[in-house]
Amino acid sequence: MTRTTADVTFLRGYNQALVMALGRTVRTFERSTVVDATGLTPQAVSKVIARLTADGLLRPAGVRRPGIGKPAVVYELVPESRYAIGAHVARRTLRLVLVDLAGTVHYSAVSPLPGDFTPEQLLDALKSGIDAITGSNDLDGRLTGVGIGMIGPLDHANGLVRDAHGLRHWHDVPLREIAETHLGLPVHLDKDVTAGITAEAWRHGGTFGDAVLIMVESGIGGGFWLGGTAHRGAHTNAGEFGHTVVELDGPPCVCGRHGCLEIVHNHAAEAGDIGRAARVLAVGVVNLLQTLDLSHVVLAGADLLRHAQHYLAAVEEAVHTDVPRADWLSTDVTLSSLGADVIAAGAAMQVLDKHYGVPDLAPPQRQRSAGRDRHSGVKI
Amino acid sequence: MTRTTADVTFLRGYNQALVMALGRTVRTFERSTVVDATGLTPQAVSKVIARLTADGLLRPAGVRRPGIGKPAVVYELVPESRYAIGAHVARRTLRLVLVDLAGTVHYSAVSPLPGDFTPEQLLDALKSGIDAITGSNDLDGRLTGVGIGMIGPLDHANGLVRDAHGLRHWHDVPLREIAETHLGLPVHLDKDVTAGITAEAWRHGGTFGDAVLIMVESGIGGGFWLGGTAHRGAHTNAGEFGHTVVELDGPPCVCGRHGCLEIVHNHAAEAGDIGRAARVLAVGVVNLLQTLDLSHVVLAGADLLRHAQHYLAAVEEAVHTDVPRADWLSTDVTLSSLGADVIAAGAAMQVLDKHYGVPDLAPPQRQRSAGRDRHSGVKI
DNA sequence: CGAATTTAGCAACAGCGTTGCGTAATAGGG
DNA sequence: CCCTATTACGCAACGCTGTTGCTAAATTCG
Repeated sequence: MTRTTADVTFLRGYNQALVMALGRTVRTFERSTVVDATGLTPQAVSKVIARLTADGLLRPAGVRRPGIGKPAVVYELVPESRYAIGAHVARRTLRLVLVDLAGTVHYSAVSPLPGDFTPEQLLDALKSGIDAITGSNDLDGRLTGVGIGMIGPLDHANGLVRDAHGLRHWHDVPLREIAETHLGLPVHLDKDVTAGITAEAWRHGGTFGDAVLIMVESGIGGGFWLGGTAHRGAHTNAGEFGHTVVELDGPPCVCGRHGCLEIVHNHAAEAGDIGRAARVLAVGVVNLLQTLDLSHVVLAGADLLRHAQHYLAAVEEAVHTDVPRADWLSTDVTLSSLGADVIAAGAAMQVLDKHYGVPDLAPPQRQRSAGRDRHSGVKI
Repeated sequence: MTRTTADVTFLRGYNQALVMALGRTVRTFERSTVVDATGLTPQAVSKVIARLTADGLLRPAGVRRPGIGKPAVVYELVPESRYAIGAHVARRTLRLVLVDLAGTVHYSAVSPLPGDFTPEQLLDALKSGIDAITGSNDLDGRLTGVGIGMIGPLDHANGLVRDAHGLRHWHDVPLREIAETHLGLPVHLDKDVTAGITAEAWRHGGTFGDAVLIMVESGIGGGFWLGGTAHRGAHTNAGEFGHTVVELDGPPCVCGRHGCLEIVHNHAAEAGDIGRAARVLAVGVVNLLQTLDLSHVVLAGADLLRHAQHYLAAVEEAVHTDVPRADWLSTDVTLSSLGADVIAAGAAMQVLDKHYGVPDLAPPQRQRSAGRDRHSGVKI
C-alpha cells in the first residue's frame, strides 16, 4: 500500500508521533518527559514540540516550578484539534460515534439497519448519520475521516468486504472506495474486533502491551494487539476465536467442525447457565494466554456485557488459577472501558492512528515483482 | 533495552538491512531490483550497495545484458562474510551448528548432556563444542556471536532462564551474561520454538508472512512469526500451545487443566495410534489458523519428524477441509526445511538478525518512569 | 561511425537530529 | 542587593541521511 520510503522525512513523522502518543496517555508533560521517553536530545524535542504546537496539536499549559532553576513549560495535547467519526456496522444496527484526538467519545448514536441490508442502504444510513454529526458540531477542517468496523470476512488492505457473515448482498464489495466517494471523506475499513482492540490500545498509549479483545455478540470473536500494532493475519481473517475447538467430538458447529468454543458456549448460554457459558469462554481465554502470552484481556460485546460480572469473575478466576502462576507472569482482565462504543470508537481511532499514530516502516512484504531480474542474461 | 533513537543513522542501518534481506532471498540482484523493492532512488541504492560492498557483505557477480543500453551490474550476498554459532539446548542433548550469512548450515553436531545438568556443565559443553568449531574453521573476525535456543520459561529480554521445565538447577540463571564471559562472544538467548521460526523466516526473507512453527518433541510448542518479527508475548512465554484445552473434561494434564492438546495427543501416540495423534495436532493447528490467520505452518521436532508424512498429511487435510475455504484464503503446510537443525540454526540466525536484519524502531514500551512529571507544581 | 538507450556516479541540496555555546529565569546565600 | 548555582531553552554550525540535476560510460542498432 502506502509505501513508506525510508527517507529522512520519515523521522519527523515518527518522532512527532511518539510525542503525540505520550500526550495521549499522560495528559500533561514537559520537554524532559519526552527526552526520557524517546531518547532524543532536548534540542530535537524542542523542534518537534514547536512543529506540533504550530499545527495546533499541542499547546502550553502552564509551567512547572520544582525549586531551583528556570521553570519548565508544561504542554498538553489539544483534544479538540482533530476529530474522526467511527461506525460500527452490525447485522441489524449502525452505531456512529464522534471521537477526538485524545480518544474521548463526544457523541454516540445507534440506528436500526434494514434486515439483510444492501450496500446502498448502508451508505445512505452512513451519510445521513454523519451529516447529523457534522451539522450539530463545528468541525470545519478538523474531521480526519471515517472509520468503519464491520463483521468479516473482509480485506482490510484493499477496503473490500468479501462476504459479511449472514448478509447476502455483501460479496466483494469495495466498501472503502464507494464510501469515500459517497461521503467525500477518507474511509478506513476493518474487522469489528480489530477496531475494538485498537480503541483500547489507543487510549492506553505506549504502555499497552500484547492484548486481546474478546467480543461476545451473537458470535464470539477476538481482536489482537501484538507488538505495538493490530494483528490482522495474512488475509485480514484473524480473530475467529469462536471457531476454535475446545471439545473434540462436541456438538457440530456451523463452521463444519465439532465442539467449537462458540457452539459450546452458546448451548450453555441458551440453557440459561451463564456460569457455565462464562467458564467455557474462560477456558478459551486461558488457551490464548498459553499460546500468545498476553498482558491484557479486555471483555466486550453486548451478550457479554449483559452479564458482565459473571464473565469477568469467571475469566479472572481462570486466569489466576489455570495459568501456571509466577510473580513475573501477570495478566490483567478488564471490561471494555468504552462499553458498547468500543467498536465504533476504535474504528474512528484507526483513522486518527493513520495520521497521528506511530507509523510503521515500509512493510517487508513483496512488491509486485517487476520481473526485471528474471530475464536472466547474467554473465560472469 | 537497546534504545533505538530515531536519528538519521537509523536510516542507514534500515536501508542496508532491506538490501541484505533481498540478497538473502534472491541470491542475485541488481540496482533496479532494489529500487523496485525499497522505493529508494537509484542514487541512494548506489550508496547503500557501495557501503555494503566495502564491508565485504556484498560483491559484484557479473553483469546483465538485456539488449540495448549499458549493462547493469549484478550483485550477490557474500555468504561466507559472516558466521554465527547456534546452540539447541534440550533436556539431554546439546546441538551446535555453524551458520553463514545466507542461512546455510555448514556444520552440525550433537553431544549428550548429563541428566539434570547444571549451568556449569552446560557452559563447559558449550565451550568445548564451540572451540571445536572455531578450531576447524577459519572464522577470524567473522564470527558474529552465539545464539542459544532453550526450553522455557525464560526472559528473552534480560537473557535470564527462569525455570527450565524439568531441570532442577535452572532457576533465575542469567545465562546470557555468564555465557558471554565464559565464551568471550556475544550471546543471544531465546525459547527454542521462537528460534526455530526465526530460522524459517530468515531463510525466506521478506516474502515470509505470518507463520507458526509447531514443534513436537517430548512436549508440544509453537513458535510464532507475526508482522515481520518473532512474537514472544508479554513475558517471553508465548508458545505453550500444547497446553491449550481441546477436550473439556478430558484427562488431567501436568499443567493442572484437563484435556490439553499435549496430553490428548500423547495418549494417542503412546497407544501407537499415530494417525489419531496427528489428527489431534491438526485440530490444534486449525485452531491457530482460525485465531491468527497464518500463511505458513511449519512442522518440526524429533517426535513429529519420526512420523513426518503422517503428520504432514493430517495437518494438510485438516487445513484444507476444516477452514472455511475460499480462493483468497491460502495457507501452506510444510515440514521444517532444516530438519533437526532448525532450533540451533534459528538461534544462530537470531544473532545474525540482530546485526544484519531489518531493525525495529524504538519499542513503544514504557521507560522507567523518571518520576519527573509527578512532582506536579503545574501552575497556569 | 553516430544516435538512441540504459546504467552509474559526481556534486549540490534539503531535511533530519546533534553538538557547542550563549541566554533567560529562578532560588539561595552573603 | 548582588552574586552564584542551577535549570530550561534556543540559536547556529555541523554531520549524516536520501534527493535532485546533470554528466559520463557502455552498449545496441541503423
